[in-house]
Amino acid sequence: MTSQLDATFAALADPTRRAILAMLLEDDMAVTDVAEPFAMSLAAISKHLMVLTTAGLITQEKRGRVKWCKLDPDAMRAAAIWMQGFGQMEVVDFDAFEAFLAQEFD
Amino acid sequence: MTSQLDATFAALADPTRRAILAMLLEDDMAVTDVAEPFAMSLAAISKHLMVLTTAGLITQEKRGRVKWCKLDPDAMRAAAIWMQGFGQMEVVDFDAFEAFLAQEFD
DNA sequence: ACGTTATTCAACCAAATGGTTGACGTTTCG
DNA sequence: CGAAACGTCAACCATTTGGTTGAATAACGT
Repeated sequence: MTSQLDATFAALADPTRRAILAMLLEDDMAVTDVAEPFAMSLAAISKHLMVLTTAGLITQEKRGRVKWCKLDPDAMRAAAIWMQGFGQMEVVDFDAFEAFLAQEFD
Repeated sequence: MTSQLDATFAALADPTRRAILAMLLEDDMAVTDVAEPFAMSLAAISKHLMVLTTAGLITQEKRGRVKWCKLDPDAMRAAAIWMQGFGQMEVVDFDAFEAFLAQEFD
């Protein structure tokens, strides 16, 4: 019964998981490579990746013996949309916003 | 040692707490009134409010025997700024953005 | 002064979380 | 084939979390 939003925010509440997301922002990565910078077991990282996956923040695809981890923007967007209700941010139509910014410099 | 961001996201991960925040969006409220719609003890709600307070999502001010709860936008903004790095949203200059929207309808 | 209202505190409990280690299945490579 | 690399599983452990109840504290209203 735990909602998607519960899972997403809970996943974001851990600094290791946020660091992993930041790494995946650079590039897709294999599990072993994700684990490398952290001072904890591979199994622990594997669990973190499972949490991120069930939260919908990443997807994992196995190719050969390597499992590739990739950012999935959907869950974070959903969380953003919820937060949007509090007026702290806007989920932006980038085309429109960039047009606006361009206009400012005319 | 848990960072502010940890606390904020963890606080947002609970549906009761998110519901409380939504209620406080309407208006400031006393603890008892916050608790009223929920099927749980006042003490439980009191704990949730403590979590929200230490997360920086609300402030509480005691006047007389009533403790008033009030939304505090700062923590949510910090979380939003972190999420912003993932390109799902923008923390918006509302005045500018509204001006832009108004312009569209000229 | 007394009862009532508002809120927290303390002790307790079950379940979830974040970590460990060691064994286990797969896939690749020599 | 046999060994190494990749990753998960299972069992275990300590701590945190989200809830309960009952007692305690503080401020009002009559």
